[in-house]
Amino acid sequence: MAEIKYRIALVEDDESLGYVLSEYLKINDFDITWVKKGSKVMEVLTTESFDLLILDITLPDSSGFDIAEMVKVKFPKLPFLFLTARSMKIDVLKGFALGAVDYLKKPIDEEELVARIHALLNRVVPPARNLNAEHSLQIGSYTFDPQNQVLERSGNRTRLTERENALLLYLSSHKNQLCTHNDILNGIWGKNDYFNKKSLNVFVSHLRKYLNEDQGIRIENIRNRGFVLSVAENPNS
Amino acid sequence: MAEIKYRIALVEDDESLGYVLSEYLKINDFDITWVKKGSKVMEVLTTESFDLLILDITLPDSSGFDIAEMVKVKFPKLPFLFLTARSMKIDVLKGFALGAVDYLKKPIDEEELVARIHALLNRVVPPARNLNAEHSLQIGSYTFDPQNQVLERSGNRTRLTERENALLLYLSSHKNQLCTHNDILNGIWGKNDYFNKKSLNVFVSHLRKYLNEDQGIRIENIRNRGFVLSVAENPNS
DNA sequence: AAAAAGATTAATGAAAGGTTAATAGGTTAA
DNA sequence: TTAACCTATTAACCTTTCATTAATCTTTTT
Repeated sequence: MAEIKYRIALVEDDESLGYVLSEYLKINDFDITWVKKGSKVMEVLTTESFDLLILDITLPDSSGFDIAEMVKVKFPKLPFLFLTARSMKIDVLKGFALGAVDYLKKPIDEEELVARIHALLNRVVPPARNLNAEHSLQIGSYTFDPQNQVLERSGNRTRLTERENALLLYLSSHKNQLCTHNDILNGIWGKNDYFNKKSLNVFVSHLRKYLNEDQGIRIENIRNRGFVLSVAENPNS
Repeated sequence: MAEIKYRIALVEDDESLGYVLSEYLKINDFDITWVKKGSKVMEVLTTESFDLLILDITLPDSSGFDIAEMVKVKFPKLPFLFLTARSMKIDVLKGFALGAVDYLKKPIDEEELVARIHALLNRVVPPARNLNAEHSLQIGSYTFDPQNQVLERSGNRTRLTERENALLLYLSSHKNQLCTHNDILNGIWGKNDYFNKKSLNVFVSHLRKYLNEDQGIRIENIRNRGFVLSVAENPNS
C-alpha cells in the first residue's frame, strides 16, 4: 500500500545477529540501514535521516555510550535505544541517563523488539508526516479543498494562498482543539519567533474574513497559547 | 522545590509492594495515587488527572488487560505501562498490542523503574508543561477540559483564562486535599509573596463563581494554610 | 471590639491580539 | 529586460484581554 516506512539505523558489529535483526525488521516493514562499524555512525546519520537509532554498546572500534553522546549533541531529536548484552544495573542506568528511550538486553525476542519499536514510534508522531489531505473537508457550511487551495460556500469560491491554505488545513484537522502557536509555527513556518507569530496573526485575520459568512464558525484566540477553530455542531445528522 | 510534579496512578493490589513502590516514587518527586482495586481505576481517572498509569495485570477483582482496554477508549491520550510478574512472551506482546508504552517484569529494580518513567515522560512532554496527557476531568457535575481551558456544565461553556485554568487544574488534581498557599503560589506563580497571595484570592473568587451551580462543590478556605476543593461524593456507587 | 485574614468587586495598565496598509521578494508575461 | 502581478512579511495603529493592584466589605479569631 506504499506507506511511508519508518527508517531505522541499526548499529551492530556482530555479523549474524545484525543480519538476522535487519532482515526481521525489514519483514516488519521498517526501512533498515545496518551500520557495522561504530566509526561510521555519524557519517551515516549525516547523510540519511532516521526515525530511530538502535545501538549496541560493545563494539570493536568504539563504545555505544560514546556514540550516544555524540548523537545527542549533533542530532538531539533522534531517539535512540540500546540493545546490548551488558545487563548490569549500572549500564542500564547509564543508558537512560544518556537519554535512551529504551534499554533492551540480549538475547531479545524479535517479536518483542518489534512491539517495543512500534510503541516508541507511535508516541513520536512526526508532524511532517501527518499533513496530508486527500479530499475535500467540510467546515460548517464551507467546503475546503486543500489540494486545490479552494474554499467554497454556496457557489462562492475563494482561492487561498499557500500560507492560508496550510493554516486552514492545520486548524481544520484539529477542529475544536487548541492549536498552540508553537505547533502551528513549527508545523507550517518551520520555526517559531516573534515575527512569525505576527505573520500568523495576519493569516488568522484573513481566514476569519473568508469564514465569516457562517455564524457557527469562529477562530478563537486563547491568550498566550494559540487558536481554536470552533465549529458549532450542525443540526443535520 | 515546590515544582509541579508528574502525577502517576499506580494500580497494585499487593499491599507491601504497593507501599514500597509508591513511597519510592514519592521520594523521587512523583505525585502518586495508589489504587488498590481494579474496580476503582476508572473512577479515579475520571476525577483526577494523571501523566502516567502503571498497571499490574493480576488483580483479584479484574484483569489489568481489561482495564487497559477501557482506559484506551475513555482516555486515549493517557500513557500506561504494565508492571507485572507475568513474563510470558504472549503476555508481553498482548500488553504492547493494547498500546502500552512499556512492559516491565517484576521484580523490577526501583532505580531502573524511575529511569524508565523519566525516559517516557521526557518523550511525552518535551520541554514545557504537560497538558498533552490531560483529558477532560469530572468535577461534580462539571466537565473540565484543561487542554482547551474550558469548563462546562449542561451546555454552558466557560472559557477560562490561563491563571484560572492553572489554578483549577491544581485544585482538581488534589481534590479534597489541602493545597497550601505556598504550594499553589510556587507551583503556578513561581514565587510566593504578599501580592501573589492577594492575586490568588481573586482567582479563587472567580472559580467559585463559575462553580457555584453545583451545590456539592466548594472551594473552602483553611485559614492561614490554603484551600481545598471539596467535592461531595455523588450518590451512585 | 479590635485586628487580622479572607472575599468580592472594580479600576488600571501593560501586553497580546486584530486589522489594514506598505514593502519587498519572487515569478510570470510580454 | 522590464513591467505587472502575486504573496509573505513587516510595519503601523487600534482594540481587547486579563493579571495585578486597590478599595471596600465580611468573617473569624482573640
